[in-house]
Amino acid sequence: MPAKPTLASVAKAAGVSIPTVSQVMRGTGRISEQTRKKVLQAAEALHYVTDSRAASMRSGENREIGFVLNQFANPFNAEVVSGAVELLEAEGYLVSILDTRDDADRQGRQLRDFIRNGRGGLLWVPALETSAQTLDLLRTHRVPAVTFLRHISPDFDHVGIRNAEATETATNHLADLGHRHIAFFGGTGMNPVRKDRIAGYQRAVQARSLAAPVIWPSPDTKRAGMEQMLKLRDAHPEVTAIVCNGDMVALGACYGLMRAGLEPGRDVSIIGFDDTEDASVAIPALSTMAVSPKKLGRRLARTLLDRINDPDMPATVSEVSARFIARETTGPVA
Amino acid sequence: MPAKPTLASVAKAAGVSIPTVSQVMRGTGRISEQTRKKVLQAAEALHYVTDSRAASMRSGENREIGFVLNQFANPFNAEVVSGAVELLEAEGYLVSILDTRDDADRQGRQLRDFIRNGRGGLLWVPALETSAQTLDLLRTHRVPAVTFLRHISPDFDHVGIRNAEATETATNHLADLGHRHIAFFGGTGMNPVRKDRIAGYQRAVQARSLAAPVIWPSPDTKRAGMEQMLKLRDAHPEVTAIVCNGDMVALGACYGLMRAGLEPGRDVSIIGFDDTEDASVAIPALSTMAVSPKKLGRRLARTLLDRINDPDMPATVSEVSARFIARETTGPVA
DNA sequence: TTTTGATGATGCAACGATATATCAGAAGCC
DNA sequence: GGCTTCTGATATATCGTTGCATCATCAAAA
Repeated sequence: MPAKPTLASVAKAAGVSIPTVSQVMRGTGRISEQTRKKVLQAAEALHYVTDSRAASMRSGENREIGFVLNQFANPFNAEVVSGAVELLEAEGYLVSILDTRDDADRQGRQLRDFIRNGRGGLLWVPALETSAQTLDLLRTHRVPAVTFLRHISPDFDHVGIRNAEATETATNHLADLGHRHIAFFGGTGMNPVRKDRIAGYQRAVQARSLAAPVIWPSPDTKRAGMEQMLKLRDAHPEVTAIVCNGDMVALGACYGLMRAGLEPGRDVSIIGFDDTEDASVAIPALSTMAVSPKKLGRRLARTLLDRINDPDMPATVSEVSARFIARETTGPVA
Repeated sequence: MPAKPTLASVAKAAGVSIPTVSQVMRGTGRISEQTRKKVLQAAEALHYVTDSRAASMRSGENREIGFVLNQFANPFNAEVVSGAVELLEAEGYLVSILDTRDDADRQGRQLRDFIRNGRGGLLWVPALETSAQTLDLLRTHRVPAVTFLRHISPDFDHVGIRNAEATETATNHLADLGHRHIAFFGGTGMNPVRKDRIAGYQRAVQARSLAAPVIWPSPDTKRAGMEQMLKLRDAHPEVTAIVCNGDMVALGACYGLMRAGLEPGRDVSIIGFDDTEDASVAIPALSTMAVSPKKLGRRLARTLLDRINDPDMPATVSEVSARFIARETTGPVA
């Protein structure tokens, strides 16, 4: 078996020096057509690929970026990733995904390892209790980083959603349909995203003089949404409309209502958030607040590329609006 | 701003030599408690983290492994990943995920970059048209690799599912309920997995002398499943039971039936594959062939660790059986 | 007093690439 | 011929670690 191919072995096979091979592989410097061919042939024959650990160590560049997610299985995230990857791969980057499961400790370990490996850039949804130490680490090592969704530090570029505006729109829409008892459902803890969404909801409740806010927490999964909805029904039977923190929990809520013999959209109106594929396919189809995840992904990618290009420009923040999509789970109050 | 911390800067700060710091950081060699503390303090103060590019280059070891998926958003995959990650993180590995979207070219580029970066190991669901060149690359560079689900080469360890056995069980179960017109629904092309599943289905059809096999392709998503189901109904109204290639396509099939005014489990029986969370939460809840994805993930991880530990042992193959879970989408023939 | 052995720390080379400077030879110009 | 200029290739130093061999010190043994 042949040993692992290196610049040295290719150089020997082609009868030239190591720097020459290096230049040919990267297409830099002045190389005659003749030796170029010789080198490429030798490289091909030996299955040579550059060891980018060595390359990036010497050159200080690394075309490998990480996308750190709080919830891997989330279909919304998946589409954002695919939008970002599309653009970054076109620029020659390798994008790999890490899953923190919203555990700040795990995230800390992962980001430390990430830096250890000298990665070139970072897109991330910061875990809920992200420590100051983790932020420090990223700063000291000058990792080009863009936060997504959760804006936790002014030192990093950020791409997010106008959350308060979105839930305000949703709540107003329900009020327009005649609902007076509107609840906010889903999410746990007081992360910035949920806080903003609740704020927008409360703003609309106040502006329209609706019944006192009902805020009911639930993990953002279908199963949990279903279970919590049954409890919410018991505690607040007067509620006729619900603004949800995400599509998954909204779909779970629909299942809960159906299991309780109610029909979403007729007995109780529900609005989700994210417009995942599930929302449009489900029965009943879910009304929801939509942002284009592909577009968000591309914006993330561009922001990161700009940052890599010019590490010293001041941090930017960009936010996109969500728009309401009416489907089958919203209707006039009974 | 301080420069990027290195062994050298820590050594200087602590007033010791570079190798000493290295030994302290790794806990090897003989170091006095006194200097140990000095070094750790200095490292802490400077936010030092090992550059594992340099480390792995020198030592030849790399505790970073890649999990290459054909479909990132798939919840079944997500659970497998989480099972594998659990075990690998406990061993100090960093697991990052790559998404090929079943595109062999993209997979080729990703794996080349993967090798460039000198990763320590690979778990992967090979893309459908995986090229011989890609396999060669992995072999030449001696990457410890375990294939998952799709067994495409005897040179690599493999962990998979007894697919033929599973669909045979499913089909027999439907036959026991009195169904005689049973279709196989979902998947496209003739990848090894689908081939095996169809084979098991056909074996049961033949053994039980059922009506001629009906095999209907569909991409494995809810939306496509819904659309294709409507077409299948038109083409084969006699079909009363369906064995599906996956839960997503099965749930889509349910939605299609419901949109057509039929009730899954009463008018038409449906069996999914994978037992994802969606299957158990959906309404109606999906009967399905279950494998424990967490367990599969752990088995993958262990297989890879064994391989890393002993690169020269012959390749192993291990397969797990699926078991039938009855829920609401299966019932006696009308 | 010299020898031996353990302890704790260091010096040096090497991993595989890139950046920079240098160099041989051909060509161009007066 | 002597001088510069350009082309195509090479020599050397370096990135941040780790493996291995060495070395200084001091206590215990000969």
